[in-house]
Amino acid sequence: MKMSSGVEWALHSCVTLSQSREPVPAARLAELHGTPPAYTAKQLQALSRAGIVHSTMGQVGGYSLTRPASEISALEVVQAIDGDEPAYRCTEIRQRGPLGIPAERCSRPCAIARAMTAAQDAWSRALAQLSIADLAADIDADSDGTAMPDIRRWLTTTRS
Amino acid sequence: MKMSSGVEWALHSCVTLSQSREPVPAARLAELHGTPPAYTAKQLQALSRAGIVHSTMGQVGGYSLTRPASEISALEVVQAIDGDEPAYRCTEIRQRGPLGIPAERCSRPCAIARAMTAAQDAWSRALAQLSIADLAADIDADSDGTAMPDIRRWLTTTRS
DNA sequence: TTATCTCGGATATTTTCTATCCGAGTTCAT
DNA sequence: ATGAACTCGGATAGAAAATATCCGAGATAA
Repeated sequence: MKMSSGVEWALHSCVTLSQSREPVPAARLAELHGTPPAYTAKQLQALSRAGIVHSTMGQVGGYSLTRPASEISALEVVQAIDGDEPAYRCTEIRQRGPLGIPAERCSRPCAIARAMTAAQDAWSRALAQLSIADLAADIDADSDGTAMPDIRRWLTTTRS
Repeated sequence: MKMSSGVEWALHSCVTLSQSREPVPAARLAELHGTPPAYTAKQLQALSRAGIVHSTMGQVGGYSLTRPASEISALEVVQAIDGDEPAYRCTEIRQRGPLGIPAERCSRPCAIARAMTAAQDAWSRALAQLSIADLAADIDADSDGTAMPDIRRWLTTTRS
């Protein structure tokens, strides 16, 4: 059970985008984060499809958040990249084999599936109550308040 | 982020083993559950390596639980099959790129990694407080108390 | 002692994820 | 108005992992 590596890049990209009102090209985000440019672009396309970022075409185009960072949860970003289907998929073993239970008597999900769903719900809740703005604030605090200003400065001044 | 399909078979196998004091061959478990025999055996080998089941060789051999089912958590079984490494792996993006932070100033994990670890901990806790005995009881209750007696009967009487 | 049954690790096949490239569309400068 | 440059978007190769399988090593019972 492992998560796509693109999730890490997408979360960092969202934090970075929260520091810019201007659109930021995918190539610029890849340069800032030291990630493969073409593949990073692909993750941003997934965020666009999920309605988390908005893409602007043309010479001064790029990506920007569609909402305030405080209203975008970490869970949304993870699901946009990694998919929203649960990690555990019940194949209804209880209905198979010599002791198989007829489907008509299987109104509730299997007890094992219920346990897995409960665990995944706990995981989802932990990520749902955390916003991109929270992450940005935490990252900034870790660097004694220099990280976010540095990003803002780099985005506005540096020219590739 | 998806879990190995073998997890489902392993959990059902443990529930079944909790109903038998005699060793049960892998082929028998596969027949009962309607799963691929060879691949099912592989999952049981993983459980054996993790110390959850004990294998007995020879003509009347098979697998049996090493401990009472009430002392085996669902988390142990999941980790035995799916691995115990966390789903999210931080590649230290903060140290890369033009604004990379020197490693010496990265004593704490990245804020994003901390959030992911917290979510995974919530998931783990939910599975750790659930035992194989609990699952067996829930499955039995779903069937109005017929499922576990049926399994015990099938294991002792039926002959392939 | 022999034959039969068990597990265990090493071996193909399929699927998924990772990474990349080139075309469609839009904006800005001329 | 025109052209040029820069952007995103989906379709295309390559790599890694999971899935599924087989046959040999070992132990028990007859």
